[in-house]
Amino acid sequence: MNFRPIHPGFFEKPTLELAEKLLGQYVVHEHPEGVIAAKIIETEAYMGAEDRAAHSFGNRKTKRTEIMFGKAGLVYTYQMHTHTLMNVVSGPIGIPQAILIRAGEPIAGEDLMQKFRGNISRKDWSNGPGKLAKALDVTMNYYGHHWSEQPLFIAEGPGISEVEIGPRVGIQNTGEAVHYPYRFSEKGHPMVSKYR
DNA sequence: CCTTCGATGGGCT
DNA sequence: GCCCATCGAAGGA
Repeated sequence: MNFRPIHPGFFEKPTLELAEKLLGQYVVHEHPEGVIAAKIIETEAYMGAEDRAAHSFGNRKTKRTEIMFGKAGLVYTYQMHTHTLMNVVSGPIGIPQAILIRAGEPIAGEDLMQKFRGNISRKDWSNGPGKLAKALDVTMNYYGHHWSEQPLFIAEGPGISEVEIGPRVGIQNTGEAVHYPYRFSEKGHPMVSKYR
């Protein structure tokens, strides 16, 4: 399959709209060993200064979060325990919002995805943010890269049938933010992550 | 199917 | 020294 990076203007949308429109697009990694691609089926929006669950809550700017203040479409990777998580920076420059890519469906390079994920069943290759990054072999080296440029980019995909919207998962000690409807997924897809 | 729990390392105060 | 935007194994039903 032949994938082309989406145009940079795609990322210049209100963050909640972009989070929804990323569903059904492809994440593509032109890896030295071959092309790996997954269809995005789950995202979460982090709304910056007013969102207690966001790393940039209160406009906190550190070496880790500074990329969130940059232009839409930049890659924000960060480490959670032993895992890498992939985000799309969103919103105008100076507004530190981002979208976490939480799950994907294998589309291309499945031999490599299996190699990077080890000896587990296909349905568990990329049904979580850390798993997806590992299946694509995306590392912290891509911090600050842009999602419209090779070798790691978003490509236009087929879209999804129906969207489901609900509260984000895995966050805690964030008060009301726990209930915000900032999680978007393809309704009924078997590889949407199942965390509480 | 479900829930619980330990490993784990970087970021931040 | 504490806090996680996680994962996978283990154990129960």
